[in-house]
Amino acid sequence: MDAAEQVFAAHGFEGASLREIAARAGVQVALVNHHGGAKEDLFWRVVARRADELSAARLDALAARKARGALTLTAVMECFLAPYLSKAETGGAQWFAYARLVAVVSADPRWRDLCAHCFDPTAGRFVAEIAALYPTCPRQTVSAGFVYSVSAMLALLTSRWRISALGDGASDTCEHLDELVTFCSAGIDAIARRQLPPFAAPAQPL
Amino acid sequence: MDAAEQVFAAHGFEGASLREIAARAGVQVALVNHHGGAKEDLFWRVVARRADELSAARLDALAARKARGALTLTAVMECFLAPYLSKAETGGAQWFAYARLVAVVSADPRWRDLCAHCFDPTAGRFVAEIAALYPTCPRQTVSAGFVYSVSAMLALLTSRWRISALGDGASDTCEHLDELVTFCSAGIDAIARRQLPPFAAPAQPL
DNA sequence: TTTTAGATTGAACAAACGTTCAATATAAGG
DNA sequence: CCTTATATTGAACGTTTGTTCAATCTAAAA
Repeated sequence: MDAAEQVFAAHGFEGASLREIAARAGVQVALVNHHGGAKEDLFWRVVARRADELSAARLDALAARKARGALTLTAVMECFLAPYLSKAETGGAQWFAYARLVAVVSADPRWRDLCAHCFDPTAGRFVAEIAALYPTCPRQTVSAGFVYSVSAMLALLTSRWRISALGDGASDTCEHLDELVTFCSAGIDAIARRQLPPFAAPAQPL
Repeated sequence: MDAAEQVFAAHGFEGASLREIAARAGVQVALVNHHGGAKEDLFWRVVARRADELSAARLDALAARKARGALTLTAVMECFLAPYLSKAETGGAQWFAYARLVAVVSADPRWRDLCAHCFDPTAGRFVAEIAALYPTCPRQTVSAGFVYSVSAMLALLTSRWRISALGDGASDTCEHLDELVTFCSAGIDAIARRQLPPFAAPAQPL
């Protein structure tokens, strides 16, 4: 499983071969099929394996924040983004690979069902939480802002080299967390307030 | 070339087969190799083919806006985002496929060099333009905000189904342009102003 | 100790892959 | 018309792919 996680994350589904997975695990090819079933089943299993833990971390963070008082948009976004980024950074090589794998899954429409099964319930929960902060804003707009935010989050794992290339130095994931939260919160807030009649714009803080 | 564009965009590099490309083009497999060279060369060629036109459209839009007066962040972002989204929406099936292909290329670190060759020069130009609007802001921060924005833009082509799934209805790309520009501009502005001493925060409009 | 279920192996399978090559069709240049 | 370069074909090449199967090893249950 760990080996499959690494290889799938590095090469994607089509690019990964059962033989490379087997070699990394130090076993025979047939054993991979015996434990993981068909290649597609194995992929599902690998993705689903840590999905619950990730979702739980996100929902726990949300519950903890909620217990500490009224939520703000920034707080909601941090509850969603922080577990992913911190596990990717400090959770060891396996969680780092899994984080990359999540990016692979999210980008390919082929894994629509897998996404819907593993991640959308929690995502929907967060969207609802944000929508509650902007009662007059269409749900579709909140949803769009959230998808933009998720995409930006994934970019931090797939395109950090590009930030360095366009900027002027290397970068550390953890240092980017606050930055990303700020970026996403400001973006969502802006599109949620957009075109609302001025008198209807809520004056709540971010 | 058109056939390769479609197939690469739909299945990615590894998932695409020369035989499917040949079948879609209505020719023999060997002909694909004869005209496109090795598979990787063909991929490069297909991606590079429209890169110049896309870059030109972006830079033209930027120059036109510049001629009309001082730039704002919103204007710069719109010059970068609008050509991509409008070509994807109204440029026919081939441009739509190419837009998806750009998303494939941008996500996979395997195409780092291809990205650096085809897209980074123009991207760097826009980053510089934004950095000029925030003189006190570290280049690295602007670069990060820009990469987040590009990622959100690509999400509009790869994950629009997800916006619908988390929201409450279908969505049209063109209607999302203003929304995306607002999202990205507000996000970049927020992280650029972040942690600046209050007296140093420039009061320019978005 | 014997039995039994599962883990693991090695070898094989057919299919699909990218690539190559000699042969043929096509169309422009002399 | 003939020549020549290119476009295109059909078939084959050697790999690698995912998958299967009977055989062997391992360890717990009876």
